[in-house]
Amino acid sequence: MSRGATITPPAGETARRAYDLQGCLVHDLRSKLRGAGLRPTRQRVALGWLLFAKGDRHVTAERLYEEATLSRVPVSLATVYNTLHQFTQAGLLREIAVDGAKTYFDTNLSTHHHFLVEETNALFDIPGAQVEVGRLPEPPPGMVIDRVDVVVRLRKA
Amino acid sequence: MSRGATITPPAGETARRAYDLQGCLVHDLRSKLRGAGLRPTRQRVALGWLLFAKGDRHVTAERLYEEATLSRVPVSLATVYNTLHQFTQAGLLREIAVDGAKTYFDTNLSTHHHFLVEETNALFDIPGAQVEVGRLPEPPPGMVIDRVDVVVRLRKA
DNA sequence: TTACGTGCAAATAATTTGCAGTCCC
DNA sequence: GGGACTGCAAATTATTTGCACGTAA
Repeated sequence: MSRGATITPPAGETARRAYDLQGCLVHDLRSKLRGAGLRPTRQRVALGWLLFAKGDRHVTAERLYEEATLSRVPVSLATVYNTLHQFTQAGLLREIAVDGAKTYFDTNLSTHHHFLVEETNALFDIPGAQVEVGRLPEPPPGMVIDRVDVVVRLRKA
Repeated sequence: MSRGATITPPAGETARRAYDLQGCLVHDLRSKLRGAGLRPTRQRVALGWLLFAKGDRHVTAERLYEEATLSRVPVSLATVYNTLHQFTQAGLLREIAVDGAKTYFDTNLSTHHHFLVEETNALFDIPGAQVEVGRLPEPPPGMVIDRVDVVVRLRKA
């Protein structure tokens, strides 16, 4: 069982193109995993699929676990956590710095920043390069700047 | 007992000035608390003292609890958490947005940003106005920008 | 006096870990 | 076949809550 996440060849012209695309993406994913020293197991490919097939996303472990369950991909919550961290280490995901209890993972790897709605803890990308950090501080001796995170906190007008 | 945190008049000219200053700060603190609808109880004043007497600080609840214990101010961890949140609501503290499990509270209320050392999770202020956010994005309709947090992540060179 | 605070211990919430069994190469 | 991966449940860590008692106004 649990082959629900496997791609089945669909009929029709449009669907055919979608299938090729999917096959390509899945292939890419498998390659990436392999390149990062991660075996492309059923669970990892399925979770990767859920993460990367829908464009840029911000997920929590809990949320991804729900989605996997809904998609008939039986994974354990622990595996979701492990996989998210492994993907992050492999450079497929970015962990986002917002406070609040939960950890968010972002599939958008390009340099960009975030809006945070304070009441709901909803998180979304700030489109394009609409934020620019003008001056950067001198890092302390012996340290280098790894990354700059900007969080724009929003509340109702 | 537990009067360890109480201010005892010291001898000497310099010390005398320090005492006046302290008395003043404590008085300010009590007023602030009252203004915010918080009774200036022994615990709140003691914790406020630990927080505000040493200049700008970044503390976690756990750390402040330790300090209080070392200073012979017997408070429970739960009270430390409550107090930190009450102070934050009262505008005496700022909660800082970094990821990682722990929540940091900052006694520096002025607009400023932070360095985060990734391995140790150490946090410190970026001095002065060394960071400038050039362009800010348009907030979505019905929302206003509450605050912008910038975290500059550091790692060893 | 009396409502607001506090301490304690137990409850939650998010995440991690240990280990026995499973699957990919 | 063998080591990497997974699932489960139990362990950790950070924080919150319920409730009896204490204390400032």
